[in-house]
Amino acid sequence: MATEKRLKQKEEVRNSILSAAREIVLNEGWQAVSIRKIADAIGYSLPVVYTHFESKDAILEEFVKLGFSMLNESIAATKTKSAVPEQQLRDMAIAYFEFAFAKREYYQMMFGLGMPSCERAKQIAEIGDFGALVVDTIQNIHPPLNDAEQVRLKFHTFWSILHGLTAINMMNMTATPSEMQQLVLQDAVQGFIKNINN
Amino acid sequence: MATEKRLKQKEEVRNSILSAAREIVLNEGWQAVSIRKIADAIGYSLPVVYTHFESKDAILEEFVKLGFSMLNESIAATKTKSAVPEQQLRDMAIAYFEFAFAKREYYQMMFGLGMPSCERAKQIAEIGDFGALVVDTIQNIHPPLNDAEQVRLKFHTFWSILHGLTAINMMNMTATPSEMQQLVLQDAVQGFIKNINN
DNA sequence: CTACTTTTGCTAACAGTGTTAACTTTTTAA
DNA sequence: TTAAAAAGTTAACACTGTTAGCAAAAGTAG
Repeated sequence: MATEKRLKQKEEVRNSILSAAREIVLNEGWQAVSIRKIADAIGYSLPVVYTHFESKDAILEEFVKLGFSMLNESIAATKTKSAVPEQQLRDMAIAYFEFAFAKREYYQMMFGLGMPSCERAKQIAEIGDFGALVVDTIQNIHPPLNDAEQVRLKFHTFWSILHGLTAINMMNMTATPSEMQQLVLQDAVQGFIKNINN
Repeated sequence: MATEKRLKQKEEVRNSILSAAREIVLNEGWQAVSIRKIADAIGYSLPVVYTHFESKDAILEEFVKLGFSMLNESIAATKTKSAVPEQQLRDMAIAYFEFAFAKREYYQMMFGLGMPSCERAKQIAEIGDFGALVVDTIQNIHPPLNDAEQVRLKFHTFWSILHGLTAINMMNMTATPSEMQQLVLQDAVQGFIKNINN
């Protein structure tokens, strides 16, 4: 059976498309990604790309998933560093922040780009995984919150604080010096934790 | 002197460009704005648009300014409804939230689009005005914060919380029902206010 | 080994995009 | 009336995502 080999080869081309796209994303930003550039980089003609991905958006969506995977990995690793939920939240917040700026281009694809296409957001499993990680931590806080709905509200708040700080920072919209940004983060997270039980 | 009349006419064309662009933004979203559509709508040929605006981005930037103007107006009006700074902050937060969803397309141009082009952010006066409004309120809280730097940190935090909640909501990334979103906002702002003095 | 079918990849085109160069018409001023 | 300046035009350049139609290669069956 040669179908096996063909499938493997197909997977290889698919991967080379993604890695060519990644190269462009990292060097020129996600806005510079174009199907023609990718086709050039992988040594194939234009329509070949379309036999592996339905559209350009489908390629970019792959990076959203990949970004959340990396974020989740980092968050999960951070979580094990302490057994105290409050400390876990603080550590996870820092990890989130550091990921956003270390993988800036990924983060922008995960959120900046995300604004227009938001219907599929809930269908990306990796985003749900991120939620599960944080929700689990919040649930372990003592005294425990009343119901699951309240936990979800707190998760929503927590994520919003993190993303808000990240986005406002990335846009350089406030004149806050970079050495103070960690302080702002800790300040906001501390306020969140303090207020978590009412 | 007919130069007066010509200047007035030029201003009219400029305004008609902006209002044509606004029409497209409101009906089809900001991503659908194109110079050709604008030229068509105003009854002129393509390059005429370029005699009034340097680029497409310059046109979109006009909406960022306009968006912040509207936001500032609403925030400033809200501010007068109470004399207590803490209550002012709560009201301003709600006004911010309501603006974001009432003028969704504007908000997305102010932030979603903003991510890529961020160098000019500090050069837009309207953004500074927004900061001044909030900073002033934070400064009036008793007991007053130690130094101006700390006030800026708190402003940064406050804005981040607001934008974070807005963005996460707009993307429908959490499954929080809409009637709960106001609760999340109040919860987060309450946490911020509680934590403001340490 | 030939003949047929399927897959694979190509060129070329369509319908857009932002932007600009070059030319024509109109208006203004001397 | 004529020369200079302004306004507006068409046409093109260099891109973009996407797809239709065709040629070549590879696999399969007789």
